[in-house]
Amino acid sequence: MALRYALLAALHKRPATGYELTQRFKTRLTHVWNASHQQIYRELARLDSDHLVLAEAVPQQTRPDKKRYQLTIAGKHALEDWLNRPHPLPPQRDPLQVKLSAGELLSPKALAESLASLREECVGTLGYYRVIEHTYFRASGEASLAHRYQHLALRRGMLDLEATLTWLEEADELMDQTNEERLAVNG
Amino acid sequence: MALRYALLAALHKRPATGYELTQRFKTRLTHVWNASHQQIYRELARLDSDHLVLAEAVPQQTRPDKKRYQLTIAGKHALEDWLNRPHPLPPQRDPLQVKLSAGELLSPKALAESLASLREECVGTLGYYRVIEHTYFRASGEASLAHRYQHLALRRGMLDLEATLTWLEEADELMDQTNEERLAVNG
DNA sequence: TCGATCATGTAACAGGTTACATGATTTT
DNA sequence: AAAATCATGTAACCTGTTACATGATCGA
Repeated sequence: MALRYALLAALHKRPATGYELTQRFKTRLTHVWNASHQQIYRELARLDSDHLVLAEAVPQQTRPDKKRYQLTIAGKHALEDWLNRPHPLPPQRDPLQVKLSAGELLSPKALAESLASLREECVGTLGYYRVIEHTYFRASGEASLAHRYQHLALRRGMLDLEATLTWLEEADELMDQTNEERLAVNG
Repeated sequence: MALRYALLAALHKRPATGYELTQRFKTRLTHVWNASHQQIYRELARLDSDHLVLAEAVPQQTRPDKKRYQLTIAGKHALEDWLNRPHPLPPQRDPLQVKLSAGELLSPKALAESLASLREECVGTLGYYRVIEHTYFRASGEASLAHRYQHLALRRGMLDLEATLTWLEEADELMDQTNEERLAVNG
């Protein structure tokens, strides 16, 4: 369900095509929601048939027509209703946690690789978020409610990644310690 | 796919029935993976038909028979293969982030309620995790690799919750500030 | 006696992933 | 000439959620 409302919220800000929405969800909105273009086109078609958005063909000279979607009044109401309903924290589901539950079957080497690639991913994404924070939030003088909320959402993404990096420190410590003990036993 | 391997890992530790697995996933394994009993029974049936687990009927005097599942050799191999494959960080998907993206449509009051219930959930779960950490990890003298991995997985759950609580502090600060500004403007 | 726990499922549906498909234009 | 980008989809499949279903036993 949340994808539906993520789309409505994005279209409320400004009308857009499926393609544009896909781009935004891949970049500036990764920390808000993730969806593939297939999912987005499918959901837009449903929103259209439910009359929560209106599609308008935008002719282009050199390229095929685009479909620009905008919110209808009913769409805005549906979004507002949803915003006022409570939603629980989504359950945790990370394959790495599953791997850790496999005990001796998980070799320290395989684990070390997983940890290294996780760190890389976190550092990369965090760097990206820091750039966004600097350019869009810290440097701009804007102070609207919407702008503050957006910043807050980004901060959440950042704090999550930082927590993962902190955890990786703990994990590395544990791995080092385990390695030392093995060396001490083996020679 | 990960549910499949979460089940294999649990069964590798010790054979169990679907009911027992459901209980464990609801309590001590919430930070590892989440699944409903329907999903677990369905996946166990598939694992059985794929010969990765073996079902054995356990007769009981007063109650209907249980089905105790255990890993087969093929099941252990399948798990080991999976453990050695890389897996990316799962994408972030929290409805609260979507709500924050709705701007002025999200009333400070509705947001405050969401934040309060999130805090409650985090504090509760974190308290539960702390008890587990104290009784199973800090107090016990065990130092096997499996035990260390389990602790690490729990630590991840804890650090995530703590990060969310830190974020909630930031969010409250922002809300207070916004409220003050509104009061200053209105009188 | 009533609700909780034990114990197992089926069915329908919604949400997410992967693969396939098309075709023009712009950049390297 | 090849690769990336613009722009839109269909189809199959897997995973996760919700609703429904059954029936015994145990404790308050």
